[in-house]
Amino acid sequence: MATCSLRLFDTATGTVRSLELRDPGRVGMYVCGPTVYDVPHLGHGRFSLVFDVLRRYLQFCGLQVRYVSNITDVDDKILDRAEREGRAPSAVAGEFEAVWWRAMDALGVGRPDETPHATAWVEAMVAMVADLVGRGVAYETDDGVYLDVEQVPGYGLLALQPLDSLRAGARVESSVAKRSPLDFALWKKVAAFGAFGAFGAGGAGGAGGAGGAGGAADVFGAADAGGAGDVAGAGELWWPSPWGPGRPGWHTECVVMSLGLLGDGFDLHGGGQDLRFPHHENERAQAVAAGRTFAQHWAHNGFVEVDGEKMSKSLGNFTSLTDLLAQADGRAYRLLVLRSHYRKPIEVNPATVADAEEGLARLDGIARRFPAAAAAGAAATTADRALAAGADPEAVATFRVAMDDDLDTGGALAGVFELVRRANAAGDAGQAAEAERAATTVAALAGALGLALQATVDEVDAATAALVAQRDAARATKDWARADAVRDELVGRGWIVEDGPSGTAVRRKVPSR
RNA sequence: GGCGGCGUGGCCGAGUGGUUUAGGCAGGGGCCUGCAAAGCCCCGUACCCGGGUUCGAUUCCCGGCGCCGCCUCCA
Repeated sequence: MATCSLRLFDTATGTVRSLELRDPGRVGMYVCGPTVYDVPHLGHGRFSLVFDVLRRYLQFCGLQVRYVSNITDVDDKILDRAEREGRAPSAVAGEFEAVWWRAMDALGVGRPDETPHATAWVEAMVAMVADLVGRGVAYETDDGVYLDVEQVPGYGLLALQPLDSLRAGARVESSVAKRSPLDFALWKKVAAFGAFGAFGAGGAGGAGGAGGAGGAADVFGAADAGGAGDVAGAGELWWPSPWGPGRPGWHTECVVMSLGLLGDGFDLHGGGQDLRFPHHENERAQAVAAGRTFAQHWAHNGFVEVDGEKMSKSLGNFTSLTDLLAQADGRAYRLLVLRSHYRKPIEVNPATVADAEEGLARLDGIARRFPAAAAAGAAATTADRALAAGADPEAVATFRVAMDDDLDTGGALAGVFELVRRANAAGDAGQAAEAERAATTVAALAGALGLALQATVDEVDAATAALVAQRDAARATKDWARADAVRDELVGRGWIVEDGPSGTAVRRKVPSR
């Protein structure tokens, strides 16, 4: 029976509590995805990994998970970039969405079940905003439609501060005619409305979400002002609405899409710590103001800290996920992220990444030494299957205890490494059955964390293969001097040389670097 | 100004009111190996500072210091 005994920190209550499911056995989770206006940075990588692991673990426990994560493809930053580079917003969004998925693939992050694009949901957003206006909790101004947060009960829940306190801390008051500095835009009117043809947009709205990359391209109603891209018209993006042409505010999309795809009272809403306030607070406020039941549980992951100045100059800047993935195995970053608790800040720099790569190599050693067991374990995506495949019940239980405790991946990982030791030790002692069992468990548990062990035989070029053959020949005749010389040559070329019963084997010093 | 988080051995990082410890990486010793590599065995004795609670605190409470973040549509 698929029981979920996971306890997770809930930002809304500030406590670690059991994840209560709306429908037993099924989990609906919504995680705020990226605004595709630039390449992803390390923080994007972290939240993607954290929630990917949560999703995998829930599945490991036997639950059926519906994972929704959006792509924000209409946003000031996208428009700014489009304007600056003189191209269509859809081109900017399309480019960076593609980059996003490539990075996700490299990290081994599974694709969401649904990937709603904001531009495909504008009609539904307009409907919600209209509903809020109708209820008297939202009001129109010269430049848009705002939510009156004073009227939302419990505003400040996720900020962990009462409304008064937030109001007091609010910074520079904008010139806009907002009733409160905390009120936020549900709808933004397009100011410099340059194109006067028929409304080009017409949201493709509706349910279903046009999941998948690039699906958003044709719904853009880019109203490029004719002629030179002078005023604010170039690259503008707008849709019709009762308040005139405009575009939705950021917070609106996530409310509409999460409720639209997962329904009222869905189980879990997640994202980075910085989304807690104001983004999630404002999503919640809208839902509450609209009389809807929103997420039952809120999860937020901590930040990535990079020893900025010092590091970027001397050792290479890792703030871009793309850069990191160009230099290191995506699995190493996953391991690095999993080593610490998801709510704590993590330090990412060349040293910690290298450290993780070494740890990864140790894990991969299991796949090299016990390929059959590793394959069997990897194929088991649930605890039940892992046990059926011969995994150690006790180790699996220990793993689950750690994971159930607010996703203590660090503790869970410690258990996995302990199993690595046991597998190798048993192997050394000739206890094949015990070794296989431990190895199977390692692969299954690592797999539950999204770490696919690789026995990868790196591609060996002809020259290297020739050197390996020379070493084997030299060793066969006990020509140690010659054998050592060849090894030095191989090492010099970046290979790790290991002599085994079947001869010399080589693998790359640092995986995929 | 308001709020939140963090400060653990060389590094990264779990965890806990006290008997025996996370784990990884690096390092030292040993086994294995022609020599290595990989693997195995053994080793460091840490918990920001000052108070308090307690028989006893790294772990609880208070204060301080330091670092980070949020209060601006930043994961």
